[in-house]
Amino acid sequence: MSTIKEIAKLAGVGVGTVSRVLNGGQNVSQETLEKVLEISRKLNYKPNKTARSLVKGHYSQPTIGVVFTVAIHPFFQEILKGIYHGLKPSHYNLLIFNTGGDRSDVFNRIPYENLAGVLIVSTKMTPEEKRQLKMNGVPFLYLDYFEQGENSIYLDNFRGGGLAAEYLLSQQAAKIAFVGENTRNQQFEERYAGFLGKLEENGLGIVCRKLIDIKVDMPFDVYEQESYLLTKELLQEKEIDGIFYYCDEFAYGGLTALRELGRQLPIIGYDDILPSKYLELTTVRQPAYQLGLAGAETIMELAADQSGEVLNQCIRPELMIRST
Amino acid sequence: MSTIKEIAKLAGVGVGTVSRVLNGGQNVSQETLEKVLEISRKLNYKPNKTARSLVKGHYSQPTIGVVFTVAIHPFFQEILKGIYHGLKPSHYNLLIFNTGGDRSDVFNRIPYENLAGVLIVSTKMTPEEKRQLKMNGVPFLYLDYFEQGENSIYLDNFRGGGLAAEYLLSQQAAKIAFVGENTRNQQFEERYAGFLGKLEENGLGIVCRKLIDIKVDMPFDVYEQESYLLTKELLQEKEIDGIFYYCDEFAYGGLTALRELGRQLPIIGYDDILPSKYLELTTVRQPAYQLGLAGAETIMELAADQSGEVLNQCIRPELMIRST
DNA sequence: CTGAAAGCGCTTACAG
DNA sequence: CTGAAAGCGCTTACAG
Repeated sequence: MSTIKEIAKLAGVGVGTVSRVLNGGQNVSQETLEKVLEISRKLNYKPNKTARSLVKGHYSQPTIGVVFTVAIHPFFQEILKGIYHGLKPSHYNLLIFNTGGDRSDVFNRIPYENLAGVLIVSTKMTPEEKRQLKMNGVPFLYLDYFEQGENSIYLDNFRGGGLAAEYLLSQQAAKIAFVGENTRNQQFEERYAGFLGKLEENGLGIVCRKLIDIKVDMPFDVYEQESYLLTKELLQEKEIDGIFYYCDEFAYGGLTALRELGRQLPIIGYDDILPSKYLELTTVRQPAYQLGLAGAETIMELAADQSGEVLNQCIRPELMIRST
Repeated sequence: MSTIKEIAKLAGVGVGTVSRVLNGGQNVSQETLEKVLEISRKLNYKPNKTARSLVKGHYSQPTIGVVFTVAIHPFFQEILKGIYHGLKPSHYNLLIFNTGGDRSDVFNRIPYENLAGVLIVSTKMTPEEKRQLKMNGVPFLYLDYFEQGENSIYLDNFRGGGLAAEYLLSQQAAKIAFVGENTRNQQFEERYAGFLGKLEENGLGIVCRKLIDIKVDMPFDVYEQESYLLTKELLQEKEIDGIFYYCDEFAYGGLTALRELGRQLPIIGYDDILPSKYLELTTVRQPAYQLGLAGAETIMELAADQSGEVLNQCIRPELMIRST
């Protein structure tokens, strides 16, 4: 990065003059103006906004960062809305990061973004990532993820899986299938364990299990389509009288398959994103908005006072019985 | 705002010592540590991150701000997703503002946030707001709003309204109603004019018009419910054979009313937000994602080179014929 | 029109 | 353990 000083030296003028040129060129001769402009262009000069705001006294508001791992899904949008509303009454700014494929790209710069705090959504940080934040005094809080010894607000996925099982059982289902994804994260493990556990309590198990390959940033529709195909496969292969879909969009595909096959059996999704209400899908509601809201409030506390006590909060999902 | 210097003076120590205390307290006697800490607490000292990053050389990435006026609606979320993806390949950060009720609150601080550029979504800026940005050299771009002489990417609402009319006409509707909102913004005026214009071309007009009171940050469901009630009213008052809803959520309420009344007539919404596909709602699709994407790319250009040429782009809506 | 200087608020060797 | 000083990159009176 070139500075005003280098330009000044090359142009043979003082830094004050360079500054004047760069700020509109008042009180500068045409000749020096052109010379300075040319050199700064040649050096590809970019003014340092940090230095500028220090002298101007134009400080930006303190900022809370939010890190998501995948492109914006309705579930995350709902969390974001909650965070947004939680932060709104305060003076905090909201900065959004999305790791997408390459997470180091994001995590490497976060410690240097001068954040007052950061919310990490649905993903585990590596020890190195945590160390970086701690070293720079940036408090963080997990959302939708639990880790021993760290601040977190998480959803009770075990319980959620249990609720799904209870619902299917209440509908007299006994030959139950599961349509999920092939990623092994905390949310999946817990939800699956809770579901299976409840079935086993009742002397049952999962008759058939289909997993969808998840790729980062795949559009919504693709999963729905995949699930549609798997559901058809499922129903052709086995005798099934109830299906638990790992998330609502999978259930949407299932709904289409069921309709096409003229089959009627209880199914349940997970999340309760916007379309589910309209499709009358029975599902396990994750209070995403509430999660975001609580997250915003908690990270503000952490930003204000790093007393060091670890904060944990568990939010329980809720069964939404509709007509599937 | 108190500074390290004041603390130093009050504590009777040098600024370097204060700095050491505030950064973990290495190499400081217990006594001075406590003294400094107490004073800084008393003054409610907050370190100036700008100064800190200047000396540390920890600069945050350049940032693009986005200003929305209302709490996050699916339409805006889709725009945001587009902006997000457009910015992703670059190094730009994304900062979100929502004016909510009090816009001056947001606009007053935006010029001082050291933004590389700002996207203003669906609202007109006052001359003073524009002046503030221009004075601080912050380029801006309207999204979903057109203003002569300013950079903007806008949606062709006139054309969209026309498409809605054409659809209803194609369904042989002749006694047409309109359910809208009682705000008078550019989007409304254009859309309405386009709709009415097309009807008049065919020797028709609007038989009945109902407007819903919009309040900032009202939840989604409320509008749906309002529209449900108005639709019932409408159908009881007049003979109607086609309805244009100003936006999809109004149409959802209409759909419910129609179903309850056992009526079958062509209706069309506007936006094509996520649930519309599932409800099989015919609607005018606003390419929100595309708008956001183009917005991100354009604001980056503006941030890189303020040549001064005004950029304008018009995005056309698209008729999505489904089963209503 | 121009340069030297002071200063924004902080950190960090350095000498004591 | 501590203070004085230099410096981060810029802006802005001030004197010429």
